[in-house]
Amino acid sequence: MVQKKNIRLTSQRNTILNIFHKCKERNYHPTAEEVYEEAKKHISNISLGTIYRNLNVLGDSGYIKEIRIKDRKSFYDGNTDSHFHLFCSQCESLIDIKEPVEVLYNKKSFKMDYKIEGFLLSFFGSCYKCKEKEG
Amino acid sequence: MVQKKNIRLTSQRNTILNIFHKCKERNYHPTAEEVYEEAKKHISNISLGTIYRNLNVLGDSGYIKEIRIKDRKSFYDGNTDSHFHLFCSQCESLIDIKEPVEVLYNKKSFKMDYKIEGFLLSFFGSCYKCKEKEG
DNA sequence: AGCTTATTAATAATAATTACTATTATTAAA
DNA sequence: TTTAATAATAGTAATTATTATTAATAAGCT
Repeated sequence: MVQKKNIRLTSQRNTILNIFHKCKERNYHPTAEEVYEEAKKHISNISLGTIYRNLNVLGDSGYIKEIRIKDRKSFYDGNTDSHFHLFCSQCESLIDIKEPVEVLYNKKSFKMDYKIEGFLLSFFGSCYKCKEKEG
Repeated sequence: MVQKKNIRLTSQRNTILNIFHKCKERNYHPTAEEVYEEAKKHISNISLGTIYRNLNVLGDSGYIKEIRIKDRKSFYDGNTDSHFHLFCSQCESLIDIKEPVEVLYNKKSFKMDYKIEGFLLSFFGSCYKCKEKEG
């Protein structure tokens, strides 16, 4: 029998969760490095490896979402509700899009504060081959 | 005056374009490494750096699109028309989604061959702050 | 053909992320 | 409340995808 690893509530993990709680309020999407810098204010000798490990753990548990857009580094989002993002090509920040998906249909209503140049929609799940296999 | 750099048609560049032509027909989204392996069949001593440089050049020119989903490596897509992708969490491949965007509204019509577990919609452009600045 | 310069192969460097390891801390059980 | 088991951590080394460097080569004018 596969024993499920139980997840312990450590001060490091708690600190990271609190950071995401604040970021969620502000619709901010920090990078791993930014989470690290913020966490150091509370636990001065916290390790960057701890940040990464927990970002993955929290991601797997559904607490946060990883968003990979450009360049090499990921953003992380404490808001796991379905919503959209705009990656600004000038300041290279990631902001939330509040408008509903109808904007994709009606271009007029999509003429908003932002300037949209393109988009990328990706689904996650299983392809037909793998869905077949698992039955 | 800024002199626009003219893009030369080299055998390397031609080879890469041909690879993407084939991949586009098959709706396949190669990684840089895969483009490299395929290109080596035609130019045995082609350099991986050449692949990366040209993936960027071709991306900037609008010939291909970079798709960054999971892990660290990017997929590249020779089909630059607006369309969607499914990243299979089991075989870790990227496949095209043919269904139109209505699927986002009507969950019933979205019960297809795939098993969808989540999605990520990202726009590219300028945020309100940067749009203000540029006037 | 000759000139200019973009492009290349080869390789080194960079940067984000992961792996490793000895030590510490948390949880569950006695 | 000790104890035992093991998950998590700090510190550090290793990995991996991608980019930068550079001397040599080759496109594409004129």
